[in-house]
Amino acid sequence: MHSAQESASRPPARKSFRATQFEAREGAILDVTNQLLAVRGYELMSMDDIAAEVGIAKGSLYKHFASKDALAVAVMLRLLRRTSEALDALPDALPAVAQLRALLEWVLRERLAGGVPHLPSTSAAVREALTRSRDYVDLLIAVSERIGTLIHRAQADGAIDSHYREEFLLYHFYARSCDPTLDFLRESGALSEEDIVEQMTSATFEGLAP
Amino acid sequence: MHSAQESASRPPARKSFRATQFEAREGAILDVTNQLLAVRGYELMSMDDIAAEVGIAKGSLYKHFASKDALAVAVMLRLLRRTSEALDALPDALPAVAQLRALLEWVLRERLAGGVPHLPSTSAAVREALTRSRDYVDLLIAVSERIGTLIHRAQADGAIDSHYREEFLLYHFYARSCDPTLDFLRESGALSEEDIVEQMTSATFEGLAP
DNA sequence: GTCTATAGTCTGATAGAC
DNA sequence: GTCTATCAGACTATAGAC
Repeated sequence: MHSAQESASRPPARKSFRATQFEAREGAILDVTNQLLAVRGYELMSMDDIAAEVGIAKGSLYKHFASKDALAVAVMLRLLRRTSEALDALPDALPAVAQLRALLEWVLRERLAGGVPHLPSTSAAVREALTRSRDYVDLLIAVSERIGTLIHRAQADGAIDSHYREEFLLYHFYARSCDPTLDFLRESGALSEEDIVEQMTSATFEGLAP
Repeated sequence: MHSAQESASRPPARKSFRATQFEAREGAILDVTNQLLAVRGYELMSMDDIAAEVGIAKGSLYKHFASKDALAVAVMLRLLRRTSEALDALPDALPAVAQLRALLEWVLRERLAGGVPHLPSTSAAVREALTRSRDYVDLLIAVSERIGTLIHRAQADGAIDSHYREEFLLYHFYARSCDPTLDFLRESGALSEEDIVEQMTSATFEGLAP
């Protein structure tokens, strides 16, 4: 389907007004879907809801995305692209473990700002659609390799205990970025957003023991 | 097949054969629902599937449970009851932190044996049904209080860092018991079940740092 | 608007507990 | 032999993808 990516920069008005509108609408659709996906989950999010929330006709939705699956994949792909960019932006000078910590903090802040967690929280349908998306799988592999490298370096540095298996650490790291503790704490209102991020990253890297 | 509740001992045949059959069937329904819930999630699990898998007519399903909601709640309630019993079975002599660790290990092993995670993984519908269930909410509060007490004691003992807020620790503990890392690792096959439990609990209590 | 999926209901037939 | 629970499955109603 049509590009979901960089609606960003606008060089000397190369695009028609129509095309700009089209892209802006696509961005709005992705934003709304992201929000609904985060709040209600895939199965309980209807295409009618999305159209209504964006303020467009349902038919227009299908001009942008061929199916509900494709729309969900586009949202998850956008998130993964942003994550990959955040990974690019990490200062190389930082020790590997500090880079991992910074990445986790970035992801948690994204979620606090209303983003979906990386994993299709629960939906078998979305998971399946993602694994069928070439773009998604390729980028996921690339990102995983880079995180794997950081993990490896952190272990070599002695900053992560080497009794942990690499497979475990990678999955653990993904799971931390999707941890529902964040949602519970946000809903309970007991901690500030800063405290949520601090306690969650601290528990991940230092554990609960003093 | 493991009996759900106590189909076990048969004192002087107090129950009619019919009643016994009825209870056995109810256990089978709960087992099947538990499994489908774990594998496909609430929205993608249909009542027809359940009936077919149990090997009974759909109408009979409704003799046992008034609705799909009620069935899901029954499964989650049974799990919570078992968890409460596991909590009862913890040796009082053990330090609080060791009891928490043992409970987490118990929950993870239950999941490895095919159980649903405690949180209605993703479904807003199930979560809502649970909060409407008096039995569930009451037991959840009771269990949470007991876990809260253990956490408090562990902090007093100096076994859990006291800079962590109690709200955080309780939610964190629940989230660990539902952690998707377990599913990833089981699917990948890279670690044995024992190793999965060990690495996950170790990461929770000692963290990643050596 | 069309079409499929599925929750939930109802019925007549039948097996098997009592 | 009676009676009742269960069966198969048709059926209704509704939601939601497209």
